Amino acid sequence: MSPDDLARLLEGPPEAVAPGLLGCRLVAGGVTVRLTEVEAYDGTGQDAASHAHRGRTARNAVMFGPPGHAYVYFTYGMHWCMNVVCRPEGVASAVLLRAGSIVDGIELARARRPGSSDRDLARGPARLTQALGIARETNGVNLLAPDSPVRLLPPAPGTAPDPATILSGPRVGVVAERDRPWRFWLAGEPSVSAYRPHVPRRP
DNA sequence: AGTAGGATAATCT
DNA sequence: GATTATCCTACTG
Repeated sequence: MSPDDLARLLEGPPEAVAPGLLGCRLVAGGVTVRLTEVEAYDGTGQDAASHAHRGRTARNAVMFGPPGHAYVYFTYGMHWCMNVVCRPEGVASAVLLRAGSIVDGIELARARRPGSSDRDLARGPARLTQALGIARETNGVNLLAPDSPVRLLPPAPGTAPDPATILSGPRVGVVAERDRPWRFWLAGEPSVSAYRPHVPRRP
C-alpha cells in the first residue's frame, strides 16, 4: 500500500476504511505503533453509536472535515481517544483506533505508562493515546502531511496483514447499535483488547 | 480468571 | 443533571 493508496482508502465509508487501517503505522511522540484493532463509526442519522449521529457540534466538528485528519475526544473525565476521519469533506464518519503493538520507541512508551506490561502499553484506545502522548492538541491535525507531529503511514514493507487474519465483531462499550459488527482486529495479536459489553454506572 | 466499583470532567439534554 | 467509543484496583473463587 502506497501513501496515495492510503489517502484514497480514507475517502471511503468507515466499515471499508477500518479493516484497511489494520497493519498501518501511527507515529507520534517518538513512538510508532502497528494498528491491531479499530472500530468504524458512521455519520449523522446513519449510526446511533456515532458522536456525529445527531449532527454537528463543537466537539465532533472534525468528523465533518476532510479525511485523514485526527478526531481526538476526552471521555470519562480522564481519557483521550483518537479517530481517523474518513469519507469526503462534509460527510461525517471516522475510525476509532483501539489498539496497537509498539514497533519503535518502546522506552518512551514505557515512560508514559509506568507499571504497564509491554503488551498492555497500547492495548485499548485510551492506553494507545497515552503511550504516544496524544491529547487535545492533536485534534484536527492532518495525519497524512509529512510535517505533521502525528502521522499515519501504510504498513512497513512485509508487515501488511494476511486478510484471512482480519476478524470482526460488535463494538466495545457501546450501548446503541449493539449488533453492528464494526470492530475489526487481527487474530492472534496479543495487543488486541478484550471485548466488554456496555455496562451503565449505577448511583 | 473474572467481576465489581471508583475515579473524574467535558459534553449534551 | 445524566451520560460517557475507559482504565485501574481490589476482591472472590
